[in-house]
Amino acid sequence: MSKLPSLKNLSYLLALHQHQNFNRAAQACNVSQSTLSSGIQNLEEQLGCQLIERDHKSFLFTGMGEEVVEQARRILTSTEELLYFAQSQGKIMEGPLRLGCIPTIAPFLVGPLTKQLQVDYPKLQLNIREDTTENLLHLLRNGELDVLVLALPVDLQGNQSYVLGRDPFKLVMHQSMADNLHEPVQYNQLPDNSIFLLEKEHCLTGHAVAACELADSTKINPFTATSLHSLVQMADARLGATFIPQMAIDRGILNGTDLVALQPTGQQASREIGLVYRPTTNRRQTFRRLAEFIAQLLPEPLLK
Amino acid sequence: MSKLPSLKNLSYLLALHQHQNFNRAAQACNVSQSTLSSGIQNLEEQLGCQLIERDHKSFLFTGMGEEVVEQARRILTSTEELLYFAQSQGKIMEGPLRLGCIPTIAPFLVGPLTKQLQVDYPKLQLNIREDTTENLLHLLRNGELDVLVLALPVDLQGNQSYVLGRDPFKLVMHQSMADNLHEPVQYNQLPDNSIFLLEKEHCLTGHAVAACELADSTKINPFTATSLHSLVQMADARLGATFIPQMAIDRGILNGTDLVALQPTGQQASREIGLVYRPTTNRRQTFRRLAEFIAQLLPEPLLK
DNA sequence: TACTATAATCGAAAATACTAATTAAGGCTT
DNA sequence: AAGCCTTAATTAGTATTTTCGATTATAGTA
Repeated sequence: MSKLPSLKNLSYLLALHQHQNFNRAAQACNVSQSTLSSGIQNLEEQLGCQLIERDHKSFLFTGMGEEVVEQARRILTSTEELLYFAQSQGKIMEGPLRLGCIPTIAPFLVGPLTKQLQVDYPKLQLNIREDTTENLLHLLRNGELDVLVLALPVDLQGNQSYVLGRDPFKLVMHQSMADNLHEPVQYNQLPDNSIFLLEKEHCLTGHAVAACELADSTKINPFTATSLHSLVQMADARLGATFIPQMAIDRGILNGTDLVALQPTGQQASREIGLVYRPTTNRRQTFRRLAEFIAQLLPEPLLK
Repeated sequence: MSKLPSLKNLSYLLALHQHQNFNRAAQACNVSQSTLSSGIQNLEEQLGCQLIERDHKSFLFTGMGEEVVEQARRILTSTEELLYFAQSQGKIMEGPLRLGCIPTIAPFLVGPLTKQLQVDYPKLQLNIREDTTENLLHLLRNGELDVLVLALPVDLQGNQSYVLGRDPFKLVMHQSMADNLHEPVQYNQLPDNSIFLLEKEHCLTGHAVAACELADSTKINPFTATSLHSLVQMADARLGATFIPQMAIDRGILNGTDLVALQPTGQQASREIGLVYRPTTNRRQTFRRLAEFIAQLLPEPLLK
C-alpha cells in the first residue's frame, strides 16, 4: 500500500485552492511559500497525478485537482470534528456551534433560541449565519457551518435532517381588503396582481405557493420583495395581500399595522422546518438535542 | 486552532484496537513498539483526553477511545479512497473493487457478473465476499468492502443505494403437489406446516413472506433451511413447498428436479435488489456504472 | 526465584519539514 | 526595449520530528 497523503499537505492544497496564489495561501497556513510549494509537489507525487497545471507566471487546478480538493475538504472537516469532539470530552452542549438559518426563519427564531439556550446550556457558543438555502448548503458542505435550519422540502444533496415541526402560512392583507372574504380564502375573489411574494431566491416563495395551492399565477404581482418586513409594509400600504408564516406573526411582525391574518386555501397550508447536518458528522447527539430544543419554539412542534 | 492529529497516529490507534496488543499492532504497522506507543500517547495529548486505560500489564479502550476509533476509521477510509481515486487517474472501471453480496443472490449473480465484467472491463479486479446483510453492512462501514448487493428494503444505516431491479418470487413445489392448485396460489389450499423457509438470518425469509402476503403463519414449517439449494432438495423430496427467487430459477436451480414454479399471491410478489455504498464515497461513478451493469443481469431491471 | 510477556522511557540516528535567499519567467510601466 | 514587479520553483542549510534499539518497570507463570 502506498503511503497516505498527509493532512498538512491536503490543507496546503485547500488553502491554495481558496487563495489561488502561493504566497497568500502560504501566509494563511503560517508557512513560507517554498514550504507550501514543495508540499503541493509532494502531494502530486504521492497521488501520482497532476493537481495543478503550472506556467511560470501562474497556475490552474486540473479537473483531478478540483476533485481532490473536494474530497480533501471532507477529510479535513472530519478530522477537525474528531479533534473537537475529543477535546470537548463528549460534552455535547458546550463550545462553539456554527448554525446557518434562512432569512425567513432567522429573525423570528434567533431571539428566543439564543435566550433560552443561554439559560439551559450557558457554555454553548452559538454562532449564527443568515443566508439563502443554496449558500447555506454550500457552507455546510465546506465545513464552514455545522448545522442548518431550513424550510423543507429541499434537495439535501446527501445531507441528513431532522424534521422539527410545521409553520403555518397565513394570508395577510389590510383589514379593509378582508371585509367580504370568507376563510379559507378563495383566490379567485382577489383581483389580478394582488398577491405579493419574495424574490425567488427565497424558498418561502415556492413553499407558500405550493402549500397554499395558489395555482393561478395571474394573481401574483410580478414585483417581488426582499424581506418579510417589506412584504408586511407593502400589504399595510394596501398594495395587496401576501403570505406570512405563523412564526413571524407570533413574533409580532404585524404589530402596529392594520393587517389581518386569514386562513389560506390548502390541505396543509404550512411549511416544514428541518435541521440539516452532514451525513459524516460525529455530533449527532448535539444536533438531536438542538433539534428537540428548537422544535419546542415552533408553532407546531413535530419532534418528540 | 490546535494541531490536527496525524493520519499515521490515527492508523496506529486503529491497529491497536484491532490487535489489542502493542507489539502485534506495531508489527502490523511496520514500526517498532516504541514508535506505536509514543504515537498513541501523542494522540492522547493532541486530543486532550484519555483513549486507553493502562495498567502495567495490559490496557483497555475507554468509551472515548472507542468513539475516536470509529471516527478515525472513517477518516482513514476516506483518505485511502482519495489516494486510490487519484492514483487510478479517474479510470472508474479499473483496479480492485471489493463487493459484498448476500447468499441468496451471490450464487446466481456472481457467475454471469464476473464473466461479463471480464469482457467489458478486463482491468477491473472484482473481489467478492458472501455474507449476511448485517455482516456486510458492518464491513462496509469499516471500509473493508466498497459496495454491497443487497435485497431491499433494509435499514441502510446511513448508507446510500441504487435500486437495480426486481426479482420475482415463485412458489416452488413438487409436480404432484401442484395438480389441483390454481395460480396465483391461495395458501389456504396448502396443508399446515407445508411451507419451508430459510433461517431467519437470511433477509429473503422476511421479504418473501411480506411480498407474497403469507399472513397465515401456521402454514410455515418451523424447520428452517440454510440455503436455497437445501430448500429445493427438500421440496423435491416432497416435504412441502417453498419460495424461490426467479434469479435462482433462471440460473437453473430447479434443473434435474420434478419441481414446478407457480405464481404466488401478492400484489408485487418480488424482492428489490439494490447496490449499497457509503455516503462518503468518492467512487460514485464507478458504482453507478456497476449498478447499470448488474441491473441488466436481473430478471426485471429498473435502473436506466 | 528465574522466566516470559507486557508497555513505557531514553538517547542517538535518520528522515522530514521548514526557511531564507536565489532563480527564472511573464507582464507591466516608462 | 529596459527596468521593475510579481509569480512559482529551486537550493542549501537548519530545525524539528520520527523512529529505532536498548533498557526499564511491572506482573503473571513455571
